[in-house]
Amino acid sequence: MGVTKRFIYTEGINEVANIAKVFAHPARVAILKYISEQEGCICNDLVDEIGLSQATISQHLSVIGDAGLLKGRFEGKKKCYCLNLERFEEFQTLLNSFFIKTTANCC
Amino acid sequence: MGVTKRFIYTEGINEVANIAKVFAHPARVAILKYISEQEGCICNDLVDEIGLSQATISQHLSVIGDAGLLKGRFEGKKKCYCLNLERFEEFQTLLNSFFIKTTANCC
DNA sequence: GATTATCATCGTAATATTGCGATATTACGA
DNA sequence: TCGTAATATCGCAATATTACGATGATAATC
Repeated sequence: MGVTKRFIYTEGINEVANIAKVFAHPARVAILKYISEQEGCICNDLVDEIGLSQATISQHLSVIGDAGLLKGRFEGKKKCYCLNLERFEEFQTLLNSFFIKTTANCC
Repeated sequence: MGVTKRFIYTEGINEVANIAKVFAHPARVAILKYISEQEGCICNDLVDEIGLSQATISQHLSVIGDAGLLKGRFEGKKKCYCLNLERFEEFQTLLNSFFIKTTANCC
């Protein structure tokens, strides 16, 4: 075993889980935080900022990117990463619509 | 390797990651959704509702519980689980305070 | 063209997670 | 007290994730 049985859940549920997974690792949270705090574009200051290897940072960036949370483009040999705010807000909306309208019914 | 290096991040960043991890599996999202939609208390209808074994559901419940997102108490031999709304809202606040005040600066 | 800087990808070792059957544990009712 | 229902925990197999060094690819610089 060890495989998540995605097929037994609705699409909405899987989507929440998938986006949450992006934030489920502190390196990715740190990357997003750092990127969003910067003026202008940021490249691999991330490797210095966070204490991980370039390969590892790049790997995390691709996870974040695959979820649609990044906009990036090359500026010469450097790459510029920015937060995709629309997608980020979409995630917040999704989470909110899943839970915030509910109230605890007991206990 | 393979160990997340939590010690290199701030407490706040680790906290975001830890709570996000709860939502990072569809079974846990489904459990929370189901619990919050129910009138009154819910026990292990979850095993029938979601298609996982009792052992697996119980395991996921303890992950959710460890994060503080559940209130539970026994009613005879059945256990009643409810969403801990305060803790849930705390998570939302945390996420929001991390990101929503930021704007994309480029791209 | 060679060198260097920047970033992505591959391969791999270490560790974590998922899922389940088997086995406790606890509370109830007969 | 015995049997049963509900839940938790243990132990394991399968898979996923994390981290990094090595290697590639690309673009600026010499």
